[in-house]
Amino acid sequence: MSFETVKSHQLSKGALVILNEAEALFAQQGFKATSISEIAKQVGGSKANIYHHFKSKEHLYQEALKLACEHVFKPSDTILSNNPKQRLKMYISLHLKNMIEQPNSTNLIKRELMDNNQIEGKLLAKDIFTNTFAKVSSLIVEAYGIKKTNYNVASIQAFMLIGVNMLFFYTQSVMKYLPDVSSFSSSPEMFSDIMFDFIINQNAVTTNVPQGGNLNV
Amino acid sequence: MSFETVKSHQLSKGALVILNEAEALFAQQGFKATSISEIAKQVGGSKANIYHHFKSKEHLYQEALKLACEHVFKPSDTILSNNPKQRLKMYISLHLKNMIEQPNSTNLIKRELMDNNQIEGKLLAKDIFTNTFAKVSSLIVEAYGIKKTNYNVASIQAFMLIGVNMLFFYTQSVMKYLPDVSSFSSSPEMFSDIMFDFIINQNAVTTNVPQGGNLNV
DNA sequence: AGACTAACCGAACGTTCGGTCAGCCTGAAA
DNA sequence: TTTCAGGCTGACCGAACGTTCGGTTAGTCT
Repeated sequence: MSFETVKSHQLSKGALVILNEAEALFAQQGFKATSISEIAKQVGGSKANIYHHFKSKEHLYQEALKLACEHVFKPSDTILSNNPKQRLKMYISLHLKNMIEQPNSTNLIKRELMDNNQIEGKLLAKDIFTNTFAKVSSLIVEAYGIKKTNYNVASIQAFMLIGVNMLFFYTQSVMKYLPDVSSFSSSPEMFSDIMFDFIINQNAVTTNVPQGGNLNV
Repeated sequence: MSFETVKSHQLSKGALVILNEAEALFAQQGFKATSISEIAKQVGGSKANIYHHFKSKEHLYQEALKLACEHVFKPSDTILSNNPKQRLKMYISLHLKNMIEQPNSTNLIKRELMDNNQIEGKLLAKDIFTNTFAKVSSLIVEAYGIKKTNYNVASIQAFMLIGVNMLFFYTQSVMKYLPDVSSFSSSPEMFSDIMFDFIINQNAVTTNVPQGGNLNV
């Protein structure tokens, strides 16, 4: 099952309000640290009403996670350009843009990806990560050739492209204290562009990357 | 105040045991999600005794954070080589090595850096991050020249070097599912070396990838 | 031997947790 | 006009939370 198959069966208006507030609070504080009372207060309703719409705290959390996945990953799948190189660049840009515009959703997924404890929506998050990785990898190969010897390079580049986007998002709050890099913290497009050239275009010049065998341990 | 000034005033043996278990649990679960009872059980002692050694949960957390900082960052400051390029490479390698060998400490600092909520030991974590960044930046400039036009590049490179190390650590658990990159998850030295060449030597025609023991301290 | 103390414990404190329950309100179907 | 399902609520529960208290050791100084 991929994240595209995730469907939230129709929800009432009240339930959606609860879900959105829950997503935000879970994202900011984590599962255990967020209480139902807190969510209820944020919504402006009662605890009991939350249990009217969702059968448990864990169920509410799972639904919030699904919502987050839709928020972050749906937009990236609507790319128009026919030029493969442009398509790759747009995908990466859009990926970062989505993260920034949906910070709560992104943070919630981050917790699933990086935390050790959490509940097992973890599989969903892993699924998302590997899907995104596969997509970027294939876009790179499509755009810059499919030479067998270069495939590993494409994978490394894919990892770095996605990783750098994540890194930007996750260190945004601290980046502004770093000289020469601080200016990026407020202009993700520029950051994305520079990193893209850094990672993708270097390959045109050098040929130094590991060939095949070294990588398989 | 920099992280080097952090001193844990002498602690009794019992207090140290508590502190280590607390560090592990706070790192794995976060502040709010970790209970004093849980720590006490892990230690094999009583809740009350924890309060004998530490005046509050928050105080215990602060002390655990200090300990984590010492674990992760002290070793990196003992680098011998006189060759600037080697010194840079060793610093980065050691940085990753420390993270991996002290996962609890690293995770605790990660939470301070990336989470939005937490208590205000946050300043300490920011301090650490900017310090490390400054050190790497200056090492790059020292090793690869101080051309004015190149300074921004050095900063970007520093950000990426540190960032990629963090990325490796934080995505280790999920990396093993990614084709062509999966082999890295069990060999951080190789990952570190390849990324280093990728980021630093990008404009040179470098020759090769790691042979073996580059990590020697 | 007696005074003092750090280390430790069980029990209890007030509060908040996730979750339940009986019932009120409202609007549309009958 | 009555019926009735669904959105919603306050009151409530046992359990777990952080913290405090009174009291017991074991050891050290005088």
